[in-house]
Amino acid sequence: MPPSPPTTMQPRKTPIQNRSRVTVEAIYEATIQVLLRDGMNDLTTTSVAERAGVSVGTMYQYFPNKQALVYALNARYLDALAVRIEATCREQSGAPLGQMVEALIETYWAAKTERADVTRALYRSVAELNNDALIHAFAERVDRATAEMFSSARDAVFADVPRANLALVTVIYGTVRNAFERGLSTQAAADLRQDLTTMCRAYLANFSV
Amino acid sequence: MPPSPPTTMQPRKTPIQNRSRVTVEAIYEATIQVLLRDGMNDLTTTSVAERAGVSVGTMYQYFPNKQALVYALNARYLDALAVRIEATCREQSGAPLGQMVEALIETYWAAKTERADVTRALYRSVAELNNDALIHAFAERVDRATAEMFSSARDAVFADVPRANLALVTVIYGTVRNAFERGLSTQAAADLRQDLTTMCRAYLANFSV
DNA sequence: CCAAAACCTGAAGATTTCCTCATATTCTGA
DNA sequence: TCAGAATATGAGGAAATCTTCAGGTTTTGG
Repeated sequence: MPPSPPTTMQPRKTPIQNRSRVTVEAIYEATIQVLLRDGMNDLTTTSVAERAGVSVGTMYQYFPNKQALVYALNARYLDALAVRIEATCREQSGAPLGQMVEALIETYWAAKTERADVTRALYRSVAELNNDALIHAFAERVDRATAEMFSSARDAVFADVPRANLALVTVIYGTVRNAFERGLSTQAAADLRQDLTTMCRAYLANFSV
Repeated sequence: MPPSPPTTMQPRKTPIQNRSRVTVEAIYEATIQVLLRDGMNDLTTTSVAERAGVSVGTMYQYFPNKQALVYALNARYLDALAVRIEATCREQSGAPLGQMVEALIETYWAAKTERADVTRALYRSVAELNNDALIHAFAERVDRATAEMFSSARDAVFADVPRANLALVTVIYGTVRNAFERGLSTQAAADLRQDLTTMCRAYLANFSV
């Protein structure tokens, strides 16, 4: 294990021509596959390049080092997730509170479950990365979206929007992740999801008009 | 990075004399400290041995490899956590439901927060380990304890204990972890904790007698 | 058509790390 | 006391990985 260099997470060069865009895309895809197959520990620059069908040199033209590669992959994933959450929030704008909660749970749950193996692999891959900034930026972004959505509810009025928002998103995201890590059966997962909804709605009853 | 060998997680030898027990203890402590200082990535067998004041050879007499060391450390941590949860469950046996929930949240929250840096370091250290079995054993153990506690509540009757139990523990553990990862301010954390309690109680109202 | 820019290649250098083993020291129990 | 068990040592072998760079190929734009 080589020592962790003063890691630069910034991409090295941005693709300009089309073939390089394809290359970079292939590298991302290969990274996921290697992560799934070997795990972060055995993910080597060589194995990724090989799987992507390019040479290591090419990889290093776009990513300054191995960690930056995984970092970028996670940034992508979080961005896609944020986009989905934001879309849900827009759709639910002005809806009743209960429906909002249900929609939010649905979106988050689906995003994590659809490709459970990828989700799990990514969770593991970032553990040793300096991704606090990434996580915080993501949290701020989606918190803003959900807070705005809740504010727009036609059947509620909040004394302290940020507080209620934090409570809801923390409980929802935390529960989904925990449920996911437990590897629940389909039935148990469905029950849990319903109970989670129940809980959130019970909490929200405090604010209904 | 050497390839991941068919890792044996089992300890190699059990200390018999007192000096070796002290040695093993020192190794555990050193592992935590190196984990805090350098992170899992830069944790080397040499650095741990050095910090512990023993030679690498000694370390390898008790742990077959590096991963087994970290694995054992986590097993220890989980055991300590389970013991605390079980104690709380015993104490609350026969109490009112609301009090049980509060006590459980208190215990779990405290355990995770008391030494936040250690908790975080351990979370990160296991990410790449094959610790599913460990996690499942832990979950089963504490789930049994809490389920029994809830069953004993004097002011409630459950149609489906396992289901209610799963909902509660998943929400509580998940929320605490998520809150913890967000690095909330003291005030925000206190608010959240209260809201979490509120939610759980609202959910439990369905079962009160 | 052609010069310049963009892109790709991959062998090899520079480092590091894990773990063993032969040997030395300390402890225990009779 | 003392033989055997338990424990400790630490230099070095064996193995792998990351990353570079000099040079070749493809594309672009005028």
